[in-house]
Amino acid sequence: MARLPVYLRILSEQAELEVECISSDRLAELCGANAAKVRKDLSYLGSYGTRGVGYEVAYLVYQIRRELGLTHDWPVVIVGAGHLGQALAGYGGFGERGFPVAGVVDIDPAKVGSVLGGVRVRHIDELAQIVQARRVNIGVIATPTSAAQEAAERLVAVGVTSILNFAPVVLSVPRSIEVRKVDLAVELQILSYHEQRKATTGGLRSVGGAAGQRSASA
Amino acid sequence: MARLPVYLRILSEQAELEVECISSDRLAELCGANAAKVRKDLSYLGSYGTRGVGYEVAYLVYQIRRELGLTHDWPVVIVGAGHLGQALAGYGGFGERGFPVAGVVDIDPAKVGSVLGGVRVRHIDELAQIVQARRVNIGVIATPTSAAQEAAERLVAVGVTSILNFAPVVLSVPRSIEVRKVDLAVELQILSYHEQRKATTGGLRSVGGAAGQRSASA
DNA sequence: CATTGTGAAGCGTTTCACAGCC
DNA sequence: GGCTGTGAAACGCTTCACAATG
Repeated sequence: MARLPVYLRILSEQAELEVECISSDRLAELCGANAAKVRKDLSYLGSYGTRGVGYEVAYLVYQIRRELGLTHDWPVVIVGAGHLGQALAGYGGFGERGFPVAGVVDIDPAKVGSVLGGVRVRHIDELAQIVQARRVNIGVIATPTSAAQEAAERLVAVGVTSILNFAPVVLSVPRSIEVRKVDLAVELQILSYHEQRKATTGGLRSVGGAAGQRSASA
Repeated sequence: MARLPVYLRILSEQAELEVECISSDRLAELCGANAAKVRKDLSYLGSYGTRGVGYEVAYLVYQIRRELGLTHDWPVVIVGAGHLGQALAGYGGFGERGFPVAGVVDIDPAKVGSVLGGVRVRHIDELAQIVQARRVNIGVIATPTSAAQEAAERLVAVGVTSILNFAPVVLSVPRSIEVRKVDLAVELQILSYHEQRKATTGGLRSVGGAAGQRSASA
């Protein structure tokens, strides 16, 4: 059900455009997918569309948010105040979408105290305090590869149960911890694979409309 | 075959540790997967392991790099010099892994000229020149959502054929263009989904070893 | 005899097709 | 008439199991 977030975003956009009702066909088009798939996904929510009409946007948004647990904010803590950590903290897109940055921590005393994206960097020893005070469940690892495992262990130790990992390593954590990994270099390598194929297989380029956008999630 | 990059990273690490030979079992363990899957994947490369022994690390690295088109660098151009663009440009992990940043462009004249991560920000009108001069095939979109479609069109217009998109929109581009999307909020929403399930289904927490790390790619 | 390479079974996901409903 | 909801078919990926082999 990794597609629910995508539906949610599109439906939210439609809601702002004051679209009240949407068909599976239209929704599929907007997210570059297939109508049948959309209907299957939504029916899995025990959803309520009206035959011959479509789905009520507002109600769907509500249902999906509920299913995704987005009825309240989920504060996150970012470990690592390097370039990536700074960017994530300053990104803004997190807070808007229900994931306010409760804190940024780093192990390097030289980085502590600087302010980025409105958040002051604190020492990693304050991690436990931040997590407890703000009831943080989600940690983001934006450290260098070599520090990622230790960061994960510290997060787990203070009670974080979900981790978004930007370091290119497989973390070793208890099974109860949910880990998702984003490896930017892997994404580029997949693109390079396709570039290389274009170069070697030569010819038969297809040119067409939109639709079909590979993305994350498994 | 989105797992090849992962194998590559692990094999490269092993090579640095001067491991000359590795079994599918060990490799599977290191990337949190299953031995049979690893063998299937590698056999698809027309691979050469030795029965009873394992795979020669150096040779595998060579083969995978070849398959992924990593025999030479792929310079990339970043569109958007906001927080995310800055972070990506300064990240360093790109260049090291064969994707040097050929340029960063922005539409805002105020941002042009500033230097980040050793790269000077240039105006988007210089995009064509950068792409031609450095033979760039891959573009990275790090603009706000509202500007992403235009960025994509400009990239396509100047000859870029692969796009890594960080903006949460489905881009409309010719089918010949390979697009991959990374949506950070989606990743967090998937984590929140699991958090919410932990909260509601209550109980039966399993605690165990490592293994099993959801990641990107489809 | 440890480990690869692979046919075949298993399983989850996608797509089709159409009955059911508004 | 148009669109949803859903069984059933098709597909692809994962896992099993074992013969082949250095």
